[in-house]
Amino acid sequence: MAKRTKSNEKRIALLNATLHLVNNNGFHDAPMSKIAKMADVSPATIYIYFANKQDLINQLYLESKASFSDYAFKDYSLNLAIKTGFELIWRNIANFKLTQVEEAVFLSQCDNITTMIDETSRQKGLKNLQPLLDLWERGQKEGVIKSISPYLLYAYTIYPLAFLMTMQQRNNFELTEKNLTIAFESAWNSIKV
Amino acid sequence: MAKRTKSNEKRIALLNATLHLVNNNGFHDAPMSKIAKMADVSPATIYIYFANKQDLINQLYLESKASFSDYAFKDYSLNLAIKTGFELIWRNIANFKLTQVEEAVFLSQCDNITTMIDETSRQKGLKNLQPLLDLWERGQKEGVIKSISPYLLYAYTIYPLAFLMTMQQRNNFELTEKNLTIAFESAWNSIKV
Amino acid sequence: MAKRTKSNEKRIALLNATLHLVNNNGFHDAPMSKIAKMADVSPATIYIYFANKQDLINQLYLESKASFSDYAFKDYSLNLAIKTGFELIWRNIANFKLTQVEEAVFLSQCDNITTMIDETSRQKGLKNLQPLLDLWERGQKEGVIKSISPYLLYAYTIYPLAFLMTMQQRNNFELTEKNLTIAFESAWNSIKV
Amino acid sequence: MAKRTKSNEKRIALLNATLHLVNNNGFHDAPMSKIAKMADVSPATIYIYFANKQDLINQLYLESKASFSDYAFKDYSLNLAIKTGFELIWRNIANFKLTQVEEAVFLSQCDNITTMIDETSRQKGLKNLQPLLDLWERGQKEGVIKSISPYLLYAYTIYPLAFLMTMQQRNNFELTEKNLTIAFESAWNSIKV
DNA sequence: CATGAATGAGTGTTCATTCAT
DNA sequence: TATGAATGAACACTCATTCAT
Repeated sequence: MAKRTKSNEKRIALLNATLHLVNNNGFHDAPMSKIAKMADVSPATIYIYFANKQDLINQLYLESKASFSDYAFKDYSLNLAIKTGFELIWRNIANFKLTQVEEAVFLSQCDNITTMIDETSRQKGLKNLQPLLDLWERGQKEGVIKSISPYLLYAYTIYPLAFLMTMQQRNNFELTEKNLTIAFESAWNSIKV
Repeated sequence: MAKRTKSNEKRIALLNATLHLVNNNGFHDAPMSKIAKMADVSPATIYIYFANKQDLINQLYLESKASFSDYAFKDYSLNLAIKTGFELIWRNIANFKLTQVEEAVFLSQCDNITTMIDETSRQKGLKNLQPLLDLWERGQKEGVIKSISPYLLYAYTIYPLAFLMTMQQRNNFELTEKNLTIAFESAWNSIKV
Repeated sequence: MAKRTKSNEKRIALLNATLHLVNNNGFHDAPMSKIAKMADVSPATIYIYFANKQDLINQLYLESKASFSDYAFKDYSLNLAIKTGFELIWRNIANFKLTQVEEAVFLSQCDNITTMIDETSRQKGLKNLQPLLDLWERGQKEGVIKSISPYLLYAYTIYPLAFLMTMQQRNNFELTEKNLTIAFESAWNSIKV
Repeated sequence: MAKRTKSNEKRIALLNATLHLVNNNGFHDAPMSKIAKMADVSPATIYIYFANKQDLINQLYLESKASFSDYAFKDYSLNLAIKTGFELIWRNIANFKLTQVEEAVFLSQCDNITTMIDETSRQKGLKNLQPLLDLWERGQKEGVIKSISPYLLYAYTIYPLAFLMTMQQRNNFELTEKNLTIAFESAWNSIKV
């Protein structure tokens, strides 16, 4: 007796189409009409699922962020030693950027362009990293990690991965397993006590 | 045979207007009409100085990059010891991001959005960092810097500054002198042998 | 699933507006905005019915040509004697130019300005005269019409009508029934054996 | 002691550039800037020689018409017999269209497009054919040429040449000496008594 | 719920003409 | 006389969004 209801399939198709178009053509060449065509619906249908274009982008941002943090904290547990737990998360994030390329590229754009995501959504998105912040705080209490601002910790451990992903995207550089190991070592060296 | 001559002032005014609008409204909301109005010229005048919008953006990118590298290598000399020379450049770059905020923000956007700058201009812009690459190579030969890809060196020393600048812009974090010292130490620790 | 359907009325209104404006203001002063206003639609609506301005002109040309040939071969049959058949067609064409003035003027402009209609459409438009070419060929086989290029036959029988129409338009000359009879006699004399 | 005066060379260069561009690109793609560039002068210079674009076109029309009539009545004298004189003029005109192609094409466009030349200039241009009109009148008095409107005489003898020229331009048809002879015969048959 | 037609406001760009030298 | 810079008004066309079904 399934009642007729908003089909989640269409919603997903629209988010995927947006992701793809914004990544490949840029925000300024991802018109609603193309998004609709790619998702195989009418332009008017978009407005059943999203209030407007900004809302569509915002929701895409939040779902990508959620997908990101699911990935980031896979297999993570509070029982792990600080360095072990940090390496697990760090490698999860690296893996996300290597395998979920479209989402990673989109998130990177959103985080670097001021005008793309509105402040409210950005604040919501920030919460996704809480377990990492907690880990860092524990590490600092245990005297394993430098007692410095989490922004500095992020800047020197997680943020560099965005650059490495971009360079890999542009075929300038390959993130081999060996390079990943080097990269993690650099990250750790920059924040360890 | 006399005639009015192309005024460099207008050219500069146009570049500044573009810089300001792209930074504050985003690339997708920086129309030629607004740029013209802000530079106090007619829309048609833009096309005397620039072939089209992309050319305007490209030229702005290249001039900002040039301005950046002027700043980056101020007082630098090949006589300096590796670490000293590197710290000089690193602090110059940090300073650029702290004082030439508009240009720095613009460059950061250009480098993070694939579709903004065309490949040719990007390639030209890359050359501006050559002295730093040379320094790193020397440092590697002298056994002071890890023998790893310059992309990794960049990712862990220079790139984090972009994040810190953005966070400072958003009032999340302040790049005090103390934080700068901590940041440099992290940068150096991540690449020193 | 229901939706508004593309109204043929609007399409026709747009073609008529274009016809009128191109005839009266010239191709160079028939902007899309005026066409839209005259057809009582928004400028954007034009692009639902036509790919671009050239396409609009091309379609108008082809439909006018089709309307022309419908007119030209009204009541014509292969049973008619050569001269009778030819006179029928000739008078049909003259009638078209006298009564369907707007279309006739437009077609005359299209055929005389190289840059107005693209080659593909021109080729398509040419096919509309085939029955006349066939009649001429039969007439030549029967020894009634001179064995000369159809371009010459056209130049001396049909083409002069365009001039006479233009002169009538400019009130220099009146195509009375008497003049029509004289004109046909001249046409026939120039091609008969 | 040549005083600095408007250089006729520049005027001619401008007229030639206009002729060429209007013929090849159409009136709607012959902007003043292109005309200036082709004539190797500044756009502003055009306005020293011509009041505006319409004036430039009008003057070009009148000079081409004058050049046409010089050509048309070369070697013509009132002593010639009607048919001989007519054939001379007719062949002169045919020759003009075969050899002075650019001017002929331009004049043909002007005469067929209502909106190109203003009425005053058109009236002036008409006077150039006076000797032919006189010849026809004499021919009618002598009973050699049908007593019909000169518009009809023109339509069936001179106007067809425009069509033949256009077809030759488009490589559909070749105006060989043989075809010229046939064409003249047709012309004469259509108007002779 | 879903649609394609419809649109007003806006886009980047061009143009005939004028300005200042 | 001659110029290249400068421009307001326009151009063809696009877009996010709404309408009518």
